[in-house]
Amino acid sequence: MPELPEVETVMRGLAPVLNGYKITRLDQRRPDLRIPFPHDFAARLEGKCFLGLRRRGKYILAAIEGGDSLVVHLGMSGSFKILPSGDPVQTGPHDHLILMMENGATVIYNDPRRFGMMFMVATESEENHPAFAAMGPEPLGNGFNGEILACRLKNRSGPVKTALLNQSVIAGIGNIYACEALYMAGISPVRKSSTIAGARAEALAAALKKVLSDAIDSGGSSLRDHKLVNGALGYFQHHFRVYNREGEICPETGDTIKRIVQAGRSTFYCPRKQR
DNA sequence: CTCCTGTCCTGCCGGC
DNA sequence: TGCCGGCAGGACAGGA
Repeated sequence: MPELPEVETVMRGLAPVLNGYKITRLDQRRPDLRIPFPHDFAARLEGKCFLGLRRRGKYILAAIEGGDSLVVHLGMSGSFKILPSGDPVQTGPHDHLILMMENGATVIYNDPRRFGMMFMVATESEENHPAFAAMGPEPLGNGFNGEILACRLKNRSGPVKTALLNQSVIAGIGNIYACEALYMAGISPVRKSSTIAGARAEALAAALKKVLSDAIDSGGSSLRDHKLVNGALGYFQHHFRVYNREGEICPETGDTIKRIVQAGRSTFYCPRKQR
C-alpha cells in the first residue's frame, strides 16, 4: 500500500504519542513479518524512550534511547493504530505487534499480508544500512530538481515508469504516484528513461513534488488498507487522474484512460496527453 | 551492471 | 449464493 505520502502521514501521526515517551511493554504476537523480528526485540525496546521519528523513502526510522533505531517498512498492507489512554484495548486478526506506552497510549501494528518489516540499526550509522545506502534522493528534499532527476534517469535503458519505481533511482515513489506524476507532467510511461532531460525533467520533478505534497495534505490515498493512525481514511484517492481509472475519460483530452502492464505492474495513462 | 519474472501472503472483487 | 481466478499501494532473489 504505502508510498511516500502514506508513510509520511503515518509517521506524523505516530510522533506525538511516541516521541519522548517510554515503551512500558511490547507484545509481539508472531516471530516474523516478511523477515524475522529482531532478536530479543522486546528486551531491546521495553523501558526505552523514543527520541525522534523521521522518514526515508518508504521507511520510518525511530531513534531509541541507547543508540539503536527501530526501522519500519509497512510493505503493502501494514498500518498503525493508536488507542488513546483510557480506551479499552481490543485486538483483532493480524495485529502482530502491540506497544504500550508510558503515556497510556497503545500502538498496534496490523499487517494482513505481512510484507512489512522491522529491524534495528545503530542510529549513528543508519544510512549505511543496505536499505538506505543505495537509496535515491528524496523528491521532497531540499535541492531536488529536474537536473538531479535527469541525472538519475539518463543511464537506464528501460521505460521511465519502471525507473521511477526503483528506490535506488528516487526514494518513495510507488505505483500510484508514478502514474499520477507522469500524467501531470505529460510524459508517456513507456518513454525511455534516458530521454528525460531538460524541460521534460523539470516538469517531471515538479509534478512529483506537487502530487506527493498534495497527497500528504490529503492524508495519503486509502484504497483498502491505508488508514491514518486514528483510523480515519486518507482522501487523495479522490484526486487520482489516471490511477485505477482504466476506461474513464481523461478530463483534459477526452480520450480514454488506458491500462498497460510494465514490469508486472499496472500502468494507467492518457495516450494523448502523455508523450 | 540492468532488466524482467516469480514469489512472499491475505483479502477483495468481478465473472460465471 | 458460492466458488475461483486475478489483482493489489512493495521488495527481493534469481536468471537472462
